[in-house]
Amino acid sequence: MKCARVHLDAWRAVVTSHAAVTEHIQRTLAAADLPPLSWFEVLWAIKRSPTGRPRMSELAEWLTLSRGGITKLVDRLVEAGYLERVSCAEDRRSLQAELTPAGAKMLEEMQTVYEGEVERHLRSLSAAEAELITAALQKVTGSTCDQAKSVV
Amino acid sequence: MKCARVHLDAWRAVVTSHAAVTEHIQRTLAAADLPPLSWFEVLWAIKRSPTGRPRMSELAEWLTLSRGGITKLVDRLVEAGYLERVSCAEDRRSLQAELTPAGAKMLEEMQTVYEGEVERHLRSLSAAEAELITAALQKVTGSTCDQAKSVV
DNA sequence: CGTCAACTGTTTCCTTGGTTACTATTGCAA
DNA sequence: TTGCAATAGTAACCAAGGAAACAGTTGACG
Repeated sequence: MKCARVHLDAWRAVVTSHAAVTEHIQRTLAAADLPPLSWFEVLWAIKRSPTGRPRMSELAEWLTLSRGGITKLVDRLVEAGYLERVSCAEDRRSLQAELTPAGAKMLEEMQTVYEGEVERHLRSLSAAEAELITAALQKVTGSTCDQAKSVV
Repeated sequence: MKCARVHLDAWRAVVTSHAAVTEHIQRTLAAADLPPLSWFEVLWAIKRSPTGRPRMSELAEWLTLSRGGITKLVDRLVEAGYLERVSCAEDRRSLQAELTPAGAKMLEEMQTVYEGEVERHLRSLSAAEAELITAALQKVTGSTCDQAKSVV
């Protein structure tokens, strides 16, 4: 079966382009004196969450980070004044992360840079190509979720 | 211009699938008592290099790692007996990394797991989809290279 | 009810990788 | 040739994140 070859090539293309574009985004953020990419991921995840105030464990899952890692990342964002932890009414074990006004403002600022960089690097893709990539890679992501459940 | 949306979606699909699949590969390697993914990347890069013994700086560039990072990563692989540093005849500042027999053997073992995982996760993609992704994302990677030159 | 397993977030320790300063070498240029 | 900027790799220091142990909370089952 020669299938493996085309799949492997596709995967390497994902890895390589991910590394290249991510590096550029980080460089651009730094050059604009903005916080690191990980901060943007947190702020963005909070904004996009259904409730607007996700729990720590939800953040950890969305960012593919360990629970310990999220604790410290959120610590830094709290200290910077971009978000705060509010205790959860339904489950007193949980804490929820909420954007402060400063956090919302910083998110917008970073989002402009982020989306600008993405657009700049993916500009060469047609809409059809982009849509196909989206659909195809979502299938891939979905397949890993299934397996995560069965493995754990 | 609505272009940005489809591009942004495609980029998020790249990020998410990359994180998901990478995490699975790492987990599978660990479960098989094999070294971490970063070791495989080094061994593989050496094997695929034109000369079979790339310089430190070449490795750093291919793995998107800093020079300091490569020094220590290679240190670990040398200590494990998987490769050795040989001094470069043409440029006495340079060192070249070379696979030991044990390293070549370990590479094969890890490659089996690696390719198996990739195949498992990308299985749902048709050959045509995979080829389109490869071509499209190579364009993206290429665009970052151009900019890297002009920026630096 | 009481007990205990499961779960949430934090803390501690350790590994990994980036940044910067440093040494050795190269090669261009006066 | 001598001098000096650029380059290759390393060493030292620091920040970020994973793993495991821990404390508080929940909820199911006796």
